[in-house]
Amino acid sequence: MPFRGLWALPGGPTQWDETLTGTALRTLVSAVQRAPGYLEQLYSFGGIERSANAQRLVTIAYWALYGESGSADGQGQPDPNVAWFSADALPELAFDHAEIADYALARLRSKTEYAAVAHRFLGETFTLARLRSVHEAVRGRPVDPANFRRQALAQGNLIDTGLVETGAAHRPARLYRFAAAAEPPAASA
Amino acid sequence: MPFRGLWALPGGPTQWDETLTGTALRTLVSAVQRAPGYLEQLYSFGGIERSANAQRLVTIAYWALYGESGSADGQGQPDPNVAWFSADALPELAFDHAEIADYALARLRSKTEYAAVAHRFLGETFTLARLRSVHEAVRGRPVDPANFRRQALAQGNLIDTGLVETGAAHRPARLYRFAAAAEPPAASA
DNA sequence: CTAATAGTGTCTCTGAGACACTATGTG
DNA sequence: CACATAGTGTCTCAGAGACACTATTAG
Repeated sequence: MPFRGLWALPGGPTQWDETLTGTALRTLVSAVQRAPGYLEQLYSFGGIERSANAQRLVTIAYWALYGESGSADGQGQPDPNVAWFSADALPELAFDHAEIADYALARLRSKTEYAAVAHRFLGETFTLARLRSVHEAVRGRPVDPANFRRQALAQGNLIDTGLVETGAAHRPARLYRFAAAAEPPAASA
Repeated sequence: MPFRGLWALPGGPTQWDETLTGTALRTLVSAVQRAPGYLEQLYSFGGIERSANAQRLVTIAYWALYGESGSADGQGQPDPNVAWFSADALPELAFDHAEIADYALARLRSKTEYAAVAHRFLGETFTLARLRSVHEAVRGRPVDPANFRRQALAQGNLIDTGLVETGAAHRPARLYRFAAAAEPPAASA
């Protein structure tokens, strides 16, 4: 067992009456104890070096986004076999999971419709500054607040809730919601 | 057999010592009797309605591009069970293959790095007018020749062969080759 | 008041596209 | 020569980004 003791991505075998997305969601929720804000198929890995003992192993990888935890988060006891890591400081991963993680990060950065999913890192409502910080984290560089504001609002899918976020030592910021947009055509995966 | 007599996309089961790309390439070449100019994983389909008789069926779909045939094309006898169809006039397809075909076409149209693969519809050398016609076919609308020329050459991956294509009743056009570009990181599929 | 961020106005620069123009082949 | 397409020059317009400026809160 060359990978004994290493961290691995959550996952598991699909079942005969379960869609691929269903398997991804089930195994992910089982590990995290919380539903993701976004889930999308990433890529299928089936290199022959993955398969030991003459048994073929194909992994259909998904990637997910988690927003900020609401009030009720880890209501159960934390599982010591589950942990979060920063993409900047991943530990050594078992199997070819490091490659899968790299691929997922590249996909997130290059996603054209990125603006449509970034808000899923946040809660239900958020300020433009919070949304901008998500973009800055993903893109890895500062973003001009003025230009970001115009661009984000011009997309037409941010709804002003009328509420503001007070408490900070400066002018309060408006809180926005994301308008439900048309999902991509599912593709019955 | 509800799909008896319908056309289907080429494909087949993967083998235990074969990569996914290998399976795609093998089954495709077996049907077409010719190697594609481009091959890329498309999406994995695993809806439960695909699986009959309590046997689970997951399809990992690939899409490919074929260039204009060189001198030696169908040197064998044409297989009556293999045919090409225009995407505008597909016959009814078996299983969920129509959905897969739609997905492939959408992917081709939306591919950001589209400029990097369009030339694979053509032969080794080609004029800018030929390359432009590929773009026009995919995008479904005419493209300004002057602007296309500048944009295509600005990508920096077209190499002027120094040759020209004569014979037409107008000024001869230069022939270009596509410079070998860095492949995406393979992802050991 | 000051500090700090929210939010607005506006300039510049770049790339896409429209389109007039010149170049060079065949018939 | 006429004609058709190759190939060049250049204008306009829209969007990205830089950055100065005003607005509004906490302390």
